Order: sequence, then structure tokens, then C-alpha cells
Amino acid sequence: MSISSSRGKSRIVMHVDLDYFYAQCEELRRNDLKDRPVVVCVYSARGGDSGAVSTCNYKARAYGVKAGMPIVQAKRLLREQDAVFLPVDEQYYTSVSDMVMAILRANADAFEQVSIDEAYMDVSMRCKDFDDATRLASRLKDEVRTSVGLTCSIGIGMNKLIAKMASDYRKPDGLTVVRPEDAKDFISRMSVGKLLWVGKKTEATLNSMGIYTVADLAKVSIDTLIKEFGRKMGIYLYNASRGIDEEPVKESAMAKQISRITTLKRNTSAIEDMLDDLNTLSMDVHKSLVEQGLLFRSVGIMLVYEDLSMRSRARMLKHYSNSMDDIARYARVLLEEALEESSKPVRRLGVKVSDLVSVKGQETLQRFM
DNA sequence: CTCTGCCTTAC
DNA sequence: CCAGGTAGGCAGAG
Repeated sequence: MSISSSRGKSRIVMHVDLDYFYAQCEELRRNDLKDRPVVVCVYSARGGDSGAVSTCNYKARAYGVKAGMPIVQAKRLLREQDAVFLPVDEQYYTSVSDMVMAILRANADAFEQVSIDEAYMDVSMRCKDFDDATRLASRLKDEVRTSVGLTCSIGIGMNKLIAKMASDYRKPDGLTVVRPEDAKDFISRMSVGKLLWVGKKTEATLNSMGIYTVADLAKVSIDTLIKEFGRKMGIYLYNASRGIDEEPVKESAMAKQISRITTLKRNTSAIEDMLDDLNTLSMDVHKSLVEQGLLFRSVGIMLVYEDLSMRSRARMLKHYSNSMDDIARYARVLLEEALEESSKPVRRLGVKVSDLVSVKGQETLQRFM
């Protein structure tokens, strides 16, 4: 059920984005990091500087460092710059995030946390118009700064799409308001790659069709878009190019899959070299499953070979289960099968459970029996 | 329709 | 020679 505003007019949606989140958290607990490039890294099991950049602050970005970049490359860009490289500390960031999210949630009619550093808020009922919402956003930025110590960027729009693109428009520490009457203009000027769900591949395809801006996109027929991108994406693009988005702000639903993936100490195609990791992964998945009170019916594995190509295998069980044994057993069988099929050395290994249902809950219980 | 495997996105 | 996790769509087989 969606919230309809008392005005009977458009919704008012905010998108809050915590700035360079992991790196800002690190600055928060160490004042000696101020004014220095800070790079938060995911180090792999390979040791040394093997791994990738997760996030970095704006001082590091000034030297060309970006998320996803190999750590070695970031170090090269920042050599002689008094930069700090830190490993991710998920626990700590989660605790900081929880504080912020609690503040936001308390100020929304409907709330949707999308990730550790992003949330949508529907404020249609508590704000009488966009000016009112702008004042609320200002207050929220103040409160997050004074009580947690972080800056964030907020976008306000008539739906989630506009709000999201608005928060992205000016950062860090931005506040962008796009009134309904301005939404079409705001979005039309953007290049298509700025649209939510339009990544590298989709952008390249659109460009090859001569489509570069959202205005270009809005001229394409829905049939063409569906033909080229499939039903779901085609309709999405057609609406998005017009600033239309009816998605309600709602609490995020139950997890649909739980997975863990790891990089092996060394590339190998021998199963004995993988069993320890496979077991650890199975245990991690199981732990998360139990914590969330869920049962699974499908077990899968994923392999990334040394040439970075990937392959996955999954199997459906006859009954729902929450047994660690089932995860580990089936994962092993699937791994054996995959190794028979290809002897390419494996670099990374993953385990996943899906087809999840809650242990409690009535509709679930019926399906379980 | 169900299941599998692959692809794309994004944080 | 570079992380890890999740979601969702789609195509093809059965």
C-alpha cells in the first residue's frame, strides 16, 4: 500500500547518500586523516597489495583513484602523497550507518534503506510542499553532521528516480531539489549513462543506436526499446526518459539469496586445494542463513577461472533445509561436477543458497509442508 | 511452468 | 593479473 499525500498531488521523495562513506567513517575516528588521501581497500587472500579499492575520499580522487581500481595502481597514483591505505572494517561502518539510518527513519512516512550508505524516504505526509521538504532535508543534514559527524548528499524529487539522480547531481554535502514541473528538463539534459540501471553495457548499446542524452532516449518508441532491451528494461527506459517512476518507497524485503565468495590462495584445479575454502564459505553462508531465520531449497557454487571467465552451477533440493551439512555436501558435489567439465585453473570460489523462505510465517509454513 | 546458467547493474 | 555481495532478468531446455 502506498502513501498518498493529503495534497492529492505528487509524492515527495528524498534520496540520502552518505558521502564517500567508508573513507569518511575512517576520517571520523582518526583526525590525523584530515587533509590526506584516504583509500579503503579490500585485500584478497593473496597477500601483499593484491585486492581492489572499495572507496576513497575526495583528496584521493583528485589523483585519479577510483572504486574498483587495483590497490597497486592506486598506490602508484598516490606515491609521495602521504596517502593512507586501510582495510575495510564492515562492522564499524555498519554501526555508524545504523546511527544515521535511525535518524532518517524517524523522519520519514515510509523508509527504504538500499545499502549501507543510501536510503529513500517518502515524506509526502509530513511535508506540505517541496519547500517544506527542503527545510526537513536541511535539518537532517545538520543532525547527521552534529550527532554522527558525517556529511551526506540529499536529492528531493517526485519519485525515487528523480530523487536519486538529484542526490547524485551535487556532492559531496549537496542538497538538490527538483520540483515536479522541473523534472522533465532536469532529466532531459542528462547523458543516458547517468540514468539509474544504465551501466556501461546498456550505455554502449544506446550510443550505438545514436542515443546519447535522455532527451534522445525519449524520442525512441517503446517497441524499439522492448525489442532491443527486453520487456522489463524497455518499459523502464521508456518511462525513465520521461521522468516517470511509480516505485513506492518501501521497507526492503526478505533476502532472496545468500552468497559468499573468496579468492583462493593460489590458482588451482585440484579439489583438495579448494575444500577448506569451500567449507568456510558454506559455514559463512549457513551462519547468515540462521541469523536471518531462513530456509533454503537451492544450493549453488560459482567459479571464476584465472582468465576471469566465470561459471555457476546450482541444484534444487526436494525439501527446504537449514542444514549446514546440506550446503557443504551439495556444494562439494557441484564443485566436483564443475571441475570435471573444465580443468582451467580456478581463481575464485563462491557458495550460494537461494529459494529462501522464512522459518516463521504462515504462508511460508504452508508451502513448507 | 520450472529450473538452470549467464548477464548486467550497482554499491 | 584486480573484491565481494546481492538482485533480477532473460533465454533455453524440459
